[in-house]
Amino acid sequence: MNLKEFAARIGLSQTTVSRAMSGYPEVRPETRRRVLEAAEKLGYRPNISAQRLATGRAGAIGMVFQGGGRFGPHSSEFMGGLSTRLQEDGIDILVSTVETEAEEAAAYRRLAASKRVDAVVVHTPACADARIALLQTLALPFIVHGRSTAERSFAFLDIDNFGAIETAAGYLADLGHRRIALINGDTTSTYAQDRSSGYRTTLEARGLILDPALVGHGEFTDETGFRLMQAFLALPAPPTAVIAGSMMSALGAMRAIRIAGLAVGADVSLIAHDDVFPYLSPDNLVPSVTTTQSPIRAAGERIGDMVLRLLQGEAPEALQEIWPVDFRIRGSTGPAPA
Amino acid sequence: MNLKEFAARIGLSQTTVSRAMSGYPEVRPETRRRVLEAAEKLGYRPNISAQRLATGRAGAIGMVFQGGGRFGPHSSEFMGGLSTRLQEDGIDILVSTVETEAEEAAAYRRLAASKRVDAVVVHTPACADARIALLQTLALPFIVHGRSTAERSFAFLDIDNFGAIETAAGYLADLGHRRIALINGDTTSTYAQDRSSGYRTTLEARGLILDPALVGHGEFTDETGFRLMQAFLALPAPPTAVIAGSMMSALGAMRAIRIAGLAVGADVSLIAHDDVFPYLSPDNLVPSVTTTQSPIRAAGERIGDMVLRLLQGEAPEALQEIWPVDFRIRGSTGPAPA
DNA sequence: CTGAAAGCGCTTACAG
DNA sequence: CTGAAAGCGCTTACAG
Repeated sequence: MNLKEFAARIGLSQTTVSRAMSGYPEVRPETRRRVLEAAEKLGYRPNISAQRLATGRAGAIGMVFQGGGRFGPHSSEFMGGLSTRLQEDGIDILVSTVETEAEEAAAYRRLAASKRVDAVVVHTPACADARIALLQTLALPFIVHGRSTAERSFAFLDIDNFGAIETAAGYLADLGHRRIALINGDTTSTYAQDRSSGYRTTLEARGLILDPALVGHGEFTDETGFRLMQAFLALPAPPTAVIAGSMMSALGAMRAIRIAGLAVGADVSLIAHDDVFPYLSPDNLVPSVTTTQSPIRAAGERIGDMVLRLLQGEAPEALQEIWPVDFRIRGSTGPAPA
Repeated sequence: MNLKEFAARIGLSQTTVSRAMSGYPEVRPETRRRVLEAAEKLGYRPNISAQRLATGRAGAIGMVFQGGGRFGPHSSEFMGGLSTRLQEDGIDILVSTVETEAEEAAAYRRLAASKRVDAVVVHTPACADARIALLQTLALPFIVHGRSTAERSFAFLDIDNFGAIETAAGYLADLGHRRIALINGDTTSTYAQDRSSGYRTTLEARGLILDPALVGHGEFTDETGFRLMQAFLALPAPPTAVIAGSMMSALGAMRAIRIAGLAVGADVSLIAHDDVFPYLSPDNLVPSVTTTQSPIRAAGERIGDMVLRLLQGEAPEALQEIWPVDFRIRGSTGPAPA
């Protein structure tokens, strides 16, 4: 059933019905009630494509993921939060996957040109990320999950990656550890660089030597955690503590520690940064894992808020947040071995 | 730039331009080339909402996830595959999250009434799943990832869950195990019931006793795997082998085995069913884990194909597949202890 | 092979 | 507070 038919059926003009359904103020409350009830009873819903064409709004936002690799557990938690929030306002999320950076750029161009989405959410930015410049050129509104630098200001939400590692490394130093390893993410990402800075700054402040051999980079998989940790332990002077960039890396690192005949928490302390996954809790591991944590699902919800405000015309400069990170001490950390 | 403007710019009618861009046959090849080149150069793209309104097709398919709980690593791998395939044909994926079954039903009604999507993909069906009947009533085309029963036939893709457990349990029985535990998923799901059947059938065929205390159900988290395995090991006659329904459950079970002072693969054999996650490989665990495996990403791609065929008018009965499951013997299984 | 024009189902400025 | 009508940007039957 379309608007014409529905309006005729209840004896009102299309105009009035349209206004009543969209919550416009200039409709008599009683009229609105009557329209809404009839719509419910007769099962009338405005055709979304027609609405979009008429208003020029897409009613959807886009997210592009590069390869399967980047659409992992972090993405799904984030999307869960984002979707929950946007759902309330009837905004859809449109997901695309691409293989290369060039394809990602092409995807944004396509989304912008065909008016498929009103805004996009960009994630895992590099420093001076080219996507940001592109989206500004395309005039496609966007929010960055993470941080980057750009000539013009833009909206973003990030966690305090610097502070997270500063806290973790500081705590380990307080426990007497002098050789602290870091399992970091992809070098080009801002978050990995922020974590590196936090690591360096803290070690310097504590008068600890910065040994490049104690820093590794790679994907957040258990395999990478395992390999990097094995390499650390094979050093002439192995670390007595390690900071892992994710729970998956931490799982791999813990295995490497055990295989070397060492005990996590006694011989080697471990702190993981964790985005809080419902299916893998640091409390349940043995030993339980000390973490710096940040609820990525909540970040998704918050970015949903920010998108809505952006579309209502709020300035991107007003939409910038950095979230502090929680520190939870559990069983995987202890005094440095004598 | 819109069609009118673009057509005027290159001196052709809107009709011809539209046909050239959509690949209709009745356009002279040279004309088409000229149009396509000009569109590329001038950056013209048809407005997607207008196209959708004119054709009556939404150009999108929907997926609804219940709570964050069900939008986990399996979902993201699946979506990665689905999205890759649909992308090729310019079909978008629209993601919604809901909290309850009632809300999920409401979401389908909304998607159907507002013509937001051309089809939906339903996952994790129960036996005689109410969603199937609803979608048939709504006349909203759909494909089920998994299996269910319904009065009228429908399209689906499932893996051979019965066969997977039959293979795993049979292999363990061949190794001499007589007390084999099963960590299964949510009881109401068809896949969990199929796995139960495979388990029961195999044990009976081998003349092994079916001990209800050796079967546990729950979410596929490491915590559930850990708790269930601890309970199994606390039995007067604990199992010498266990089949875990997912890698996450397997991780938890392995921890419980180790904490009990037992060795995985020697004292207790373990087989996991695994959907093949790039970030957590059974080869990398210690010991490496014997699995029955099925590439959920490939299933996503295949369902993308099936959706496309469904929308082209193929009958649902012609779109039904059951995939066999691979069996990979690794280090976590061995002869039953004497 | 190409074009003029009706139609898809809404929203909204304008008039009352 | 309500309505008649133009317009959003496409597609496609019909005519040539």
